[in-house]
Amino acid sequence: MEKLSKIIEEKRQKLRLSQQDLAEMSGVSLRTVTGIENGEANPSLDTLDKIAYTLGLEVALTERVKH
Amino acid sequence: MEKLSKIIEEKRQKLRLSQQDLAEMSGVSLRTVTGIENGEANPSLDTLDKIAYTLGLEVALTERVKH
DNA sequence: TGGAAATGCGCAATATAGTGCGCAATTTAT
DNA sequence: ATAAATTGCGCACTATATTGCGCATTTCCA
Repeated sequence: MEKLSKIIEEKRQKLRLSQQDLAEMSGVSLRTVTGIENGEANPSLDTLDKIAYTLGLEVALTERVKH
Repeated sequence: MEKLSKIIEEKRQKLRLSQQDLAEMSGVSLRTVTGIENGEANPSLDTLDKIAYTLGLEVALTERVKH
């Protein structure tokens, strides 16, 4: 599984949004967005949901392949 | 997307684990596990990860289908 | 059906996520 | 080359997740 932070950053860039944009659109602070994208954060499901939703994604539980 | 809390509860039951078992195996408190399964919680990604992993699941960001 | 296991939840304490501010560093655009 | 935009991060404060404890309720079998 690819790191969530990287997925978020890539999707945001693909949509040509700045961290600022993403923060405002999803209703979380810029500080939190940068923290998450830099992997230096342990976001709540609620926060992750808001960001994911804004990016056209959603948080899901999927079957783990191995290990 | 089905509610994460329900997915967790169903998977736990399928594996014939008690909330107590799941709590111990994943390293989070029983109080937290019950809170999550009852949907009265907003777990951190870390906590969700621990539980998901124990159940053979993983937290993922997937494309949202609609809305 | 009775006793044990499992679940649900209130509460207070502790740990940690979320935030705004400020500024430096980096990237992008003109 | 320079200005403007974007990103990164330290800090202190506030909000909230996590926890243990205790007990009530429900579920499950023997």
